Amino acid sequence: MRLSRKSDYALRAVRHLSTLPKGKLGSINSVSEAEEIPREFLAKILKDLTRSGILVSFQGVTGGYRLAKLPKEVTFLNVIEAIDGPVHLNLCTETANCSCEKFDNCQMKGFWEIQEVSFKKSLQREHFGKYKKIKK
Amino acid sequence: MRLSRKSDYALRAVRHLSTLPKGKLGSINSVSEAEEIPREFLAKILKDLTRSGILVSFQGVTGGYRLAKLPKEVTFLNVIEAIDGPVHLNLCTETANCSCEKFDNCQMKGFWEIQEVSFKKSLQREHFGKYKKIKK
DNA sequence: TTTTTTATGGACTAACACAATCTTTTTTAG
DNA sequence: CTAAAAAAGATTGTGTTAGTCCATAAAAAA
Repeated sequence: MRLSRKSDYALRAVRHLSTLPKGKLGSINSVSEAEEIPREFLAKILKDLTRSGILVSFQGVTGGYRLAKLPKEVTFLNVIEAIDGPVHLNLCTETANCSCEKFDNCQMKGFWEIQEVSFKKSLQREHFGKYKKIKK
Repeated sequence: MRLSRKSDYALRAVRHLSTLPKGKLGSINSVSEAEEIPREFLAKILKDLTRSGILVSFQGVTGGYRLAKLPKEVTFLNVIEAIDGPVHLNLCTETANCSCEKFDNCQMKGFWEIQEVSFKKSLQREHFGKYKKIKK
């Protein structure tokens, strides 16, 4: 029932990038040190975020990463689902052939569906526009 | 980010017991068959629920389990925390020494705390008084 | 052109949690 | 005494998590 460490790192990395001055890139090394995230693990995370279109990467000596959109256009849900896949609070909201389907009237599935929608809405409302930019 | 199967089984087992006629006990075998939960696994779950005071057990030939309280007094949160321990949506709401503490002003911790309180409230509101009793 | 600094890609692994299973013991009604 | 039930605990299989390692590619700088 807990967010993966990988997604938590991803959120922290994106927040970090969102506070950099416009146009400035963050490298794996700089983000890793600033946010205390294991370097190689972070490399994987940033690659995933790039593949899913949340970040843009630049190779070479002056390379690094920046957000692909405005900070306020990137949400927690975007980042979490890019890393861990679709958010589901229970197996029964995730698979067609769950135990709920076998019984005529599983009265618990509805509860989980409502919670899930509500939680995902909160994650979708939370974006990276609110973090203060680093000056210079 | 998903409820454990063990907790899901526990909720289903408690719901099953909550629908039995007053005074009637449910055995591991009967609940296991009715809810399609692996017998030995269920045995462990019902034992845990008994230890935490949600169920009452009776040994011997006519033994079995029943709720320790009225169905409406047992909540989803009670059952889930009895099985999986305290509900936390993120490591940083769970441990004192999380990454959030190291930085002056971790602006993400607050978000997770609010979500967690809200989710736990929903789990606490959901109880077993709403399921129809089996006649006879 | 060579070196240096960066990302990319993929294989690999250690540890842990999850989902059971197996076996033995205890209880108690008939 | 026997049968049917719970209690208790050891063990196991499997998958996920949380990384690590290493080789390759790109691109700017020297």
